[in-house]
Amino acid sequence: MARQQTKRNDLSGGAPASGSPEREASKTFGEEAYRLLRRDILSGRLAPGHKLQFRQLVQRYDLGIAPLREALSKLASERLVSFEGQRGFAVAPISREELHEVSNLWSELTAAGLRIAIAKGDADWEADVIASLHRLSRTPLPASPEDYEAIENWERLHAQFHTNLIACPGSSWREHFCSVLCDQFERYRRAILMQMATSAATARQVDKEHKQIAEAAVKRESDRAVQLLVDHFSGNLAYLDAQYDRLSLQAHGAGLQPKVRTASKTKSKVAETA
Amino acid sequence: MARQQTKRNDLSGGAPASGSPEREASKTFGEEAYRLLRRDILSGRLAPGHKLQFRQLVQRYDLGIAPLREALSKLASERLVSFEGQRGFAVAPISREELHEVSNLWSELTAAGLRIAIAKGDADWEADVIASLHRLSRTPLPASPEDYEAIENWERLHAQFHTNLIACPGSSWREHFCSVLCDQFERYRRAILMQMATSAATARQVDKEHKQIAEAAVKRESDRAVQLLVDHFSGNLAYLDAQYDRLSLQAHGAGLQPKVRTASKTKSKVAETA
DNA sequence: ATTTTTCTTATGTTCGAAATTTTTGTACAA
DNA sequence: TTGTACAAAAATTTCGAACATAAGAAAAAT
Repeated sequence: MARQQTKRNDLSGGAPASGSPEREASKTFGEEAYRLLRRDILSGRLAPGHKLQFRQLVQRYDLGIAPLREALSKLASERLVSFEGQRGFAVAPISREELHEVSNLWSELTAAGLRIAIAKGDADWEADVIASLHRLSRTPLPASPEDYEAIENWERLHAQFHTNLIACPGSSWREHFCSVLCDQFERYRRAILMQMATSAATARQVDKEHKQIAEAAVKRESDRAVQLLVDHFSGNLAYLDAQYDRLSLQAHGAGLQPKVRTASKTKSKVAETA
Repeated sequence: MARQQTKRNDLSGGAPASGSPEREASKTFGEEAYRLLRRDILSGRLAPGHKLQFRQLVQRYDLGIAPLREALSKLASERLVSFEGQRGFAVAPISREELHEVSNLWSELTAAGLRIAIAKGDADWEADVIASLHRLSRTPLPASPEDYEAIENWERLHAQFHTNLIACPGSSWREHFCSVLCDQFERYRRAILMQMATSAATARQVDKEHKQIAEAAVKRESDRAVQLLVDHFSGNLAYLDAQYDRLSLQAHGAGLQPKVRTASKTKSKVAETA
């Protein structure tokens, strides 16, 4: 059954790391469920299209229906899971079209945000950009696509860098939307890179591009920084798009059993007269 | 207490209006709760900052905690309500800064979307733009700020017009974000107009501006259409900003009175400390 | 043989209560 | 008067069961 409510501790899942302010523990099971489900969707442990049934989720995560439902509802609002009333949740499907749309819109929003941040950012903004760039550069993307933990650490730093780039007062909505799109893009990136040889994954020199963007930004060279940023996005997109076909849409082994091998032979015509 | 689960009908709240495909009834209580809460927040029936406690919500809407919680969770993702773990929900506060941010970002996203739609839109897009403009123009903004139903009808058509303007394949994320911002802006607009004399509310000739935008759009005059659109947004913003101070942040009278007139006065003892 | 109907099973939804946390109120001490 | 400790009250969160719907299978009918 579900984890008893009695012990509300040990939810963090990792060492609190005394010095760093990161990794706050979840306050509620709902937040914990959100964290775990999001992690498993972004990593591909839960494959696109996979039906998310409460019975299985309760077993998998040792949580009750209520917190799981809350987490799924939140993930649905970020379009990481799809939802249809009375018919439940599923991991959101992926498509080449959406990959393009997400990348392009994220690029558009980030580019405009960067221009604003360069115009209005203060010394703290500069410091945050440089600091997060440094942390990111010191954390190479792990070669093994199986090393989930290391990848997730890199992704966290990567997202933080992009956030800091555009962070400035009065941009909370833009930051919010960019954060959602960043998550979306992460799922595509990881799904595609997972299918590739380890060396190929580091072929593009994203580190160098990040560095150039950050330097142009703190030097207040708006046009150059934005141009580098847009090129960064389009380069990423072209690279992933070229590899998109390799995606095997089968469910990963670690995940739940793929029950979808039934050939749907029925087209129910409902003559419903309320 | 809460409405019994037995009868799953009569949720629509309005006549299905045989000819029109609008107004689908809610399939679940969760959707119903979302519809009602959203309506009451956008209209100001629930004032910004108001604490949303389950006990009161259950009484007010005659729904159980589970569907209410689901609705609040969704509204929180759209930032119409704020949420803090273990401390509950509240109607999101408003601020002049956010009004500007919402308006400007909505303008930015819509402008770029309009340019794309003009470049890629087909005859159906044109037809939808013209049709929704027509419907909107035939529905004048009601003079009385108390006529919630008429206002909500106008708002629906207004949102549909803005949606159709940028609707094109491959824009679902943009449409989604614009829809969220449109809701946000609606709340500000209604909160401010509510404080004004009836005549002043129609001072700006938004109808005319909508018409000009739509005409330029279907004539494929990108630059002109986008310029008109941006001016439309900045005009609206300036107008509302000038009136922002009139906002009385006190809770509206309609506040938390139980609108359900069921005679069950078993415990009418409601601690009205607000 | 195909469609429709009916029944059974599986799954999502919602309720009422229990468990946990936060807030409030009060007594006591510095 | 201010601050702290602690008990009581209120609110949120979560569970387990009951309810309602959807999906699937079997039976009946055209």
